[in-house]
Amino acid sequence: MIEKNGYIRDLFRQPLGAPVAALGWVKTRRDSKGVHFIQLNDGSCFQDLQVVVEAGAIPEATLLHATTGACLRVSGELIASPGAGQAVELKAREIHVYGPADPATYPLQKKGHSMEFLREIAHLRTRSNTFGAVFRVRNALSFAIHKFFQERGFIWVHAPIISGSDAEGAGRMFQVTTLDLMNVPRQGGQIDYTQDFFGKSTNLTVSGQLEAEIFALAFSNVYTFGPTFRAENSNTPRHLAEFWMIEPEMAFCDLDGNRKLAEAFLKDIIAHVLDHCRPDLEFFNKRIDPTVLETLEHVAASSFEHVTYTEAVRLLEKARDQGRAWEFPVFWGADLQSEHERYLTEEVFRKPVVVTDYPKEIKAFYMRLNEDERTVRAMDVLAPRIGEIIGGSQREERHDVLLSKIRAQGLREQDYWWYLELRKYGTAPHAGFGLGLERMMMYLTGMKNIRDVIPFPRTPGSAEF
RNA sequence: UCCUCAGUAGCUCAAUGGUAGAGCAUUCGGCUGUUAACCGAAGGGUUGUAGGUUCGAGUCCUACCUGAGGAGCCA
Repeated sequence: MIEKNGYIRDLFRQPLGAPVAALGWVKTRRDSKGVHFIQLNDGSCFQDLQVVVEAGAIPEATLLHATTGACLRVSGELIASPGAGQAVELKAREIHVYGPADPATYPLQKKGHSMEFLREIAHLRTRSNTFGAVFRVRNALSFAIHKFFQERGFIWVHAPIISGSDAEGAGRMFQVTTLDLMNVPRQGGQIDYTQDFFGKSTNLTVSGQLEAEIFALAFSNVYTFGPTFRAENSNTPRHLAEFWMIEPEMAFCDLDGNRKLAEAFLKDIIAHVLDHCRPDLEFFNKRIDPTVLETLEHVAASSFEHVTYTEAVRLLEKARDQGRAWEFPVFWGADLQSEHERYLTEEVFRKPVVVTDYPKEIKAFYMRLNEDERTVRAMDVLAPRIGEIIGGSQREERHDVLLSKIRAQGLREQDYWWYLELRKYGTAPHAGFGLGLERMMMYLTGMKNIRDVIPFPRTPGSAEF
C-alpha cells in the first residue's frame, strides 16, 4: 500500500533530488522523439505527476505498455520541471507495469466525454478529472459534517437501515422480504407476513428521524448520517432511489435554534471544503460551472435570508401582480412549487433562503403546531439552482396535540406507540432537520445531475455496478 | 408516471428522401521538453430495435427500447 506520506500529493513537497517511487494510473501520455511524458495520478489530488522518460532510460518493451489507463510504479528522482504546467516532475529510472490497458479498447480518451457516457462506465469514470474531484470533495464534505457535529458534542446515531415502521409517510418504500416470491404464503387472502423473516412486513428506511428523536431525548444533541431509500418513480436530475442523508436532532431546541444551526452548519461545511479542496473546486469553476467558487465564498460569508411562508406567498403574489406568470397558482395554503422556490432564491434574494411556518395542512403530522393553529414550525432551506437542500421542523412534543394530529390525518395510532410514549415520559421541546448529502454535493461542485455526485447511482430501471 | 427532445465510427457530432462524413481516439511513420502536444497516412459503420410508406429511407410514419431535459413526488 501507499504509506502515510507517499501519495503523489506528498511527492510534490519532497526536496528536489530525492529518490521516490510513485504508484498510480496513467491519465494521458505524450511522446516526442527523445522523450516521453506520462501523467500519473493516484487519486490523492487533482494534479497529475508528470513522469519524464528520456530516450533509452526504460526498456522499449516496458514503455509499450505504459499507455493511458495502465497502472504503474515509477521510481526515479524528483527534479525541477522546465515545463510550464508543474513545478516538479519525476525523472524515471525504472517502471513496473502492474496492469496494462489496451489502448485500442480503453474507453477514456484525452478529449472530454459526456456525463451520460461516463455514467455507463462508472467503473472507470473514477479515473477522470471530473470524478476524481467529485469524490475527493464528497469525502471532505462527509468529514466536515462529522467534524461540525462532533465539535459541538453531538452523538452520531446509527439509525437502522431496515425499518419496521410501516407508516413513516415519506413516499413509497422498498420492501425487504425473504418470502418466496414465486409462492407467497397467504392467510385469508392477505400475504402472511408472520412467516416473513422479521415476522412482519419490513422496508428499507426512508428516514432516520423518528429514531433520532429517541436518541435526542436521551443524549440531547444527536445526528444520523447514513443511506436512505425511496422507491418513488422519480426521473429527475435531483432524485435517487438510494441516497445519503444527515439528520441532526436537538433536545431543548425551537425552530429559531434549528434555523440558526442549519445556517451555521451549511456555512461551516462550505468553508471546510473551500479550505481543503481548492484545486478540485477551481476545476469545477473552470469546466463545470463558472459561478461555483463565487457562490460558495459568498454563502460562507453572508447571512441567509429568512422569510415566513406567509411573507413568501406575499412576495409571489406581488410578482404575479407585476406581470409574472406562474404555472401553478399562488395563494395562502398552496405548497410552494419549484418555480416559486427558484424565484425566491435565484431572483429575489440570490442566496439561500429559509422559509418557515408553513400551513399545517401541507406539512407532516409531527411538526409543532403554532399558536395561530393554522401553521406549523416547519422550515425549508432553499438554495439557488437546486431548490430545497434542507427540510426540518420543531417537533410536536405535546402528547395530546400529537395524538389528535395523528388521528386527524387518519394515521393508526398503534403504529406510533413508542413515538407517543416519548411524549408521555420526559418529553422536551426538540427540533431537527435533514440534509441530502448529494444535494449538497451538487451545490458544492456545480454538477448538474445528482447521478454524478454519488459513486454508483440507483435510479428507476438502473442499478448497474 | 406525464410532457418534450435525442439515438449515425470507440467518443463528440455532420449529412435537401438519391454513393454515410469530420474532429478526437486507435494503428503506422515523422518531430530533442510536451501540457486536451504537433505534422503525415491508414483502418474503423447492420445509422437503437421491429414493422410500414416509397423506384429509393440515416432522413417520413407506427410501436417498442435506451438516454437526457421539464413537471409531479421529495432530500
